[in-house]
Amino acid sequence: MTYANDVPTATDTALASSLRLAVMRLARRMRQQRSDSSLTLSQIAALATLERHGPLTPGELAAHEKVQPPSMTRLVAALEAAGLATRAPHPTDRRQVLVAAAPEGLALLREDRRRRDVWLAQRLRDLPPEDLEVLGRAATVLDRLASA
Amino acid sequence: MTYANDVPTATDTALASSLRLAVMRLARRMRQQRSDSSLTLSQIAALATLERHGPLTPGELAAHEKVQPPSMTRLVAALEAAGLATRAPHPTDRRQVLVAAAPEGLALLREDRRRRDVWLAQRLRDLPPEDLEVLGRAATVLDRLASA
DNA sequence: TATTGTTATACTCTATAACTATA
DNA sequence: TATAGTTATAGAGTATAACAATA
Repeated sequence: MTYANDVPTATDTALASSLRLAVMRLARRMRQQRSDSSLTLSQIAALATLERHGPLTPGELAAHEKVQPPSMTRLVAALEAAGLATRAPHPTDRRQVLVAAAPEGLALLREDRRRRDVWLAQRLRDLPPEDLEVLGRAATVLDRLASA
Repeated sequence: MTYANDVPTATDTALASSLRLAVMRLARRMRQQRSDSSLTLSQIAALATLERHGPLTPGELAAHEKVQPPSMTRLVAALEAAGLATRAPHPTDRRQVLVAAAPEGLALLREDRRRRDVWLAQRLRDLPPEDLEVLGRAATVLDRLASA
């Protein structure tokens, strides 16, 4: 066993530094790409959660997005006003509300993703095959790090 | 020549999607780590710029951080009030001001970085050597993507 | 007259506290 | 009495417009 020690090694720390800087820089760059979208980052995140989980109550949505319920009330109101989400009464508990992504919201979400993917894909185009192979394997590892 | 075509291939698009999601998720995760720091992200960014470039005028700093001059005025005022930056008259042009990182600001910046590196390094510790090797090579490629 | 920085003011996003309706 | 959601209000951050000082 050569890994899973108790303290990070010098190599781990050096790798952590360079990886952190690279990921943060790239993330910032990717975030700038959606500046011509009419959706805010919070709205995109909420819509994506609704797409993935189906209809949710404002409370569930707030918990998932790590914001307070009143903030989600306003966010959902904005999405509803823009025709991107719908609010429907809960079937059994009349205190609750079910928020769902509207078809227009899903379309906008897809468009937003497509635009970002195009930017990145065009840059990937200019990389040699061996770099693409590294990135393909790294994507899995990075995602595992994010869930750790 | 099997790369650098005019349009992204299907493979590039799929890689772009998974890489984008992984990088964004990890970046969000890393950003959450500094919640116990007293610095805001804008303040950290401004301090880091001052550390890298040396003393700058508010205008240069605003241009670099992509904020408007009045916003930088407020940001610098906050840094100065917290003892993290200093303002000095420009040697030749009395309209201008030179903002520099104070030793306390540099120390806080280093502390902030250390805390984030520790979080990531602890997670790297749990990865098998082959994954670490992939990440080491990926860090360079990711950084090149960010500057593209 | 042009440029640098600041002040005045407003807008967006999110928070906490108080309130209403329902269980 | 407890819970879900909303409304009222406040604070942080950044923007535009108007202003003061200097070149």
